[in-house]
Amino acid sequence: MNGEQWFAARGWTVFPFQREVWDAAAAGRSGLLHASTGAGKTYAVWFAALERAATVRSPAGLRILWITPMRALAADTLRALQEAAPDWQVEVRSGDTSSAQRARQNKRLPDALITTPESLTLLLSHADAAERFRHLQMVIIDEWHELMGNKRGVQTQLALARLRRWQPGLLVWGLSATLGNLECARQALMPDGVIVEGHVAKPLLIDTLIPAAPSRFPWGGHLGVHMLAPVIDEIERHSTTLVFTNTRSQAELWYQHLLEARPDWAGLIALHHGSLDKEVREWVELGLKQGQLKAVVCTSSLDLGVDFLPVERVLQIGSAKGIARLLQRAGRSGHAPGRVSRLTLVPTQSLELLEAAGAIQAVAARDIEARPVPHKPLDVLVQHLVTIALGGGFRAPELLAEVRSAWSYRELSDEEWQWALDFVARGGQTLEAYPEYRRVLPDDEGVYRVPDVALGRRHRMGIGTIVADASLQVKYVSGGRLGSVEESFIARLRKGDHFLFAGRILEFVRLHEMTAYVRRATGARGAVPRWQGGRMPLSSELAHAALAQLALAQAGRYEGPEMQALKPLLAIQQRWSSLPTAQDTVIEAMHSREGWHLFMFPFAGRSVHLGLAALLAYRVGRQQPATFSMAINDYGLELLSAQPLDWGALLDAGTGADIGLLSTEHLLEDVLASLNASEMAQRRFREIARIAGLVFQGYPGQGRSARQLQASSSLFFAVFSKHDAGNLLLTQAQREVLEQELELGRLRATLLDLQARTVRFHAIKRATPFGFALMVERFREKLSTEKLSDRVSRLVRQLERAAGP
DNA sequence: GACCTGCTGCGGGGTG
Repeated sequence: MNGEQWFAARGWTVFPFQREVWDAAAAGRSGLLHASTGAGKTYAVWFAALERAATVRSPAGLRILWITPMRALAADTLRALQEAAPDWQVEVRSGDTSSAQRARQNKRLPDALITTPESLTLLLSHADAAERFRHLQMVIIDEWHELMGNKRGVQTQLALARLRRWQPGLLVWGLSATLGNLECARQALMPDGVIVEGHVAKPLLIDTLIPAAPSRFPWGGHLGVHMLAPVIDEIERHSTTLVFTNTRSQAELWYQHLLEARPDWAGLIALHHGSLDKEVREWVELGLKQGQLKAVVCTSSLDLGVDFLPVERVLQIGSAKGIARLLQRAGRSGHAPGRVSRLTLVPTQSLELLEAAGAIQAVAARDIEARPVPHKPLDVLVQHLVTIALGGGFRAPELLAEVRSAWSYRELSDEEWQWALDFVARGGQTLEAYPEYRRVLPDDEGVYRVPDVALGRRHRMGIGTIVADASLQVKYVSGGRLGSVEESFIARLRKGDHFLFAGRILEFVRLHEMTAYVRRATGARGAVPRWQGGRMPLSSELAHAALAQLALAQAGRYEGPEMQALKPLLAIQQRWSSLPTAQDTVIEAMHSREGWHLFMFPFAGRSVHLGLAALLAYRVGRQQPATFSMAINDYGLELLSAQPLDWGALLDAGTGADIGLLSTEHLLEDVLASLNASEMAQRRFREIARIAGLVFQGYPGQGRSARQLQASSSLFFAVFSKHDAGNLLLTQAQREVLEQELELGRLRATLLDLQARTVRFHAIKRATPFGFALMVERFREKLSTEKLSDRVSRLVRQLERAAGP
């Protein structure tokens, strides 16, 4: 039965995009299919693959490979594929696969295999890999938008390059949500192919929960519990609601507040985030699927994965940070053809009303972020070289050509290749003396292989690019796992202290072998664990949309309930200062007991503001002695100095006093000089060292402590910096800091924008609504800076110990 | 009109 017939048999409509996929595949073309969820993408490519596989003359072994970014998705996909082709042997291969099935698959792979990028790479590390993939006809990469922008995507590219070389006629199809750079998404996956648009009209409704008394709404802060009452109302009115928060501790607090306000909801609401134990999470997921839960408070942990049909409503507490994320989350509700996706933004402070208004506009305009593809990361390449040396071995010139056929490495130079090869063969310039870093060696015929079984086993256990921070397990004294928290949090607790975790108040009992033992407690909530997570900046798309709303407000147009609610606040801002827009740079200078303040609101996201604040401080400091403390958020920055400074003159080119503070000349050198870029690079290097296989994470079940891991990567960093300055992994760490943490390209664009804007200078008497949040932020930053220096000195002590006699 | 912020994803191999 082909797709057309199968759809007809169930009375389903065949959409034009499905036919487009079948026709393209029948003509031997690869492609990328992008569509909103619930549009029938899975069946479209699956039937294309079945037809393709049926053309093989002597079908044997694996013919279709299905790559998914999440194990949890594999089970659902398996069900769908089996339903559409009951006579096909389809299986899953992932970390969850039982050892019995694993052994069977190692003898003979099924007709079709659903797997993760990591498990696929592991398959490629077997000596007979080429033979086992010999009959492969088609590869499907599901949720490609999730992979393309990170190193897991690069790992996938390398695996595909390998498969393509063994099977030049291989068809590759990617499935993706809509993004700002579709053509790039396609290129990263296949040298040549079509883009198919799977448009199925899917109603989407986004609105905002407006605070009852907008004039008393806080100007700063991010937790948003003052919105508790209206949020409870919303949950009450719908069958099942997902409540997204931006951080795990925020999720814990919201869950607790909801339960305190509505004790009758015990058992009906639940909590879900990445640090909770797998079993706990699976229980919540099942409850959602079966419609037994009224609400789940969660983080991005529920962005992807299994479809929860009963979810009617999505709430987003705090900034969504980007349009793509917003759409992804909205799509978690009304997840069936014809049903409406419904998302409500819950602002936690006043300026998030502005962001909400912008977000709604940007969604309507489909102004969706691009996901940049990483450019030749050498840590991933180094890992790949060892994998392939295990997987049957390689000859250097052949593998070089294959690697260059992967999009991310198309510009890999001969020198870089030679360096990577030398690094795995010899351990590079500094590690030559250690046999465990001579990981691949050429035999008499010039074929590079892994010389030692133990090295091979160790490598296989480190395959993958996800580097998680080492953490402590949390368990009840009576048994039963709850999840994990970071070492540094537990280190601050004393016996008997209470803390809030996994939705419960717990008493810390003792620490033993990387496990924190706890028991249930009552009474005071105590501390909430904080995890060292990413710090996502506001996307340019969303920032521009917010600025556009300000421009409208400046012209007296307040459209929509968000801007109406914000009107009184913007009026104060205009009275005391003025509104920042895409035409006007607002600069506020203030003198207080603390010193001389500068406020500036470029609306370029927190990472750019960090670079900009440091740059301004550095460039001013070159002119006249001054020291600064600074604060940043997604909307702007504050510089505070003890000495008086005439910021109006310093920044205004019109007065002739401009000293090039906003110049893009010598940008790189100035940024490097102004920030502690080397410490940032050292942090980055931790991840790189693990991926490149320098630091062994330990055997399963016996994890090593964060300290051990951190100390050994720091040691490598120190040794390379001192004795092997040409080490390209160090260069990569610096590049990743500049590109990803400081977003240098975006900083440059922001400087050019600022140069083109008119400066509106205001001497103010007290912090304006826009400036207020920054002052609040500075108090927090001060705290974290102290903690940072603690961390640094601890690190130094460890290094000394590690390097000691 | 001085705060409760910081995401997610994966992963062994061989034999009885």
